[in-house]
Amino acid sequence: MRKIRLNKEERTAVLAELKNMYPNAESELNFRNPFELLISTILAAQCTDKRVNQVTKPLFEKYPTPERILTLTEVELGQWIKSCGFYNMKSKNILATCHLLMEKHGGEVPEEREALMALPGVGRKTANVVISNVFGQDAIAVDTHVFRVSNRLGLAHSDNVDDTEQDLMKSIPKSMWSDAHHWIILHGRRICKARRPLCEECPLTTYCLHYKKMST
DNA sequence: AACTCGGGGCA
DNA sequence: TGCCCAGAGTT
Repeated sequence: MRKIRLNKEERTAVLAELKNMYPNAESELNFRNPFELLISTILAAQCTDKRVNQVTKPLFEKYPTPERILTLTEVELGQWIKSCGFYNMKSKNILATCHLLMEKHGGEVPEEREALMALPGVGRKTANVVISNVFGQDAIAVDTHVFRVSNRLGLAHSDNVDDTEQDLMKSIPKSMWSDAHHWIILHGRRICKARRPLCEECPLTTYCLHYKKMST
């Protein structure tokens, strides 16, 4: 049976410190509505969010809705999103998703996990991002940052994404799920990086299993 | 479980 | 040059 390494008080302290470190996490989310978040998150597969933001900003200026996106051909949309990588596949998926939104969901982004995952290019992680960030439902999106950071810090204790999500839902108060997700992602981007984490800048090393391993 | 899609940033 | 990035779909 898995056991989360940090006790409740330690977890509370870690979350408080993360909140202190990333007070503007909410405003750093570069989207204005569920549709923009959905498309941005599809684009984010194996691509940094910085580049996604660079691409989506001008794209949504001209094509802010599914019906507007659908005026583009697959090749045209592919050129818009080229720098995000996998652009042939993503262009096809986004157009198919927009088509489904228009046909089955009245041009809106559905709130149900099943309906979201039925959209081309939307898997479990993307669906969780939309559910937790836009609709405030019960989900924590475990992407590569969340997986790595939460297990290093001891908010989770697992070697796979599914169990990590379960751990996080147990170890973080529900009211903080959405915020904690953003804090952890920002921490993973800026400090707790995969390859060369900036542990000397991190105030959480006393809790961190990775730091303990590195320093012994 | 392994493989494919992929351009761009960074060391 | 080589490694890596808010993954998903297919076999």
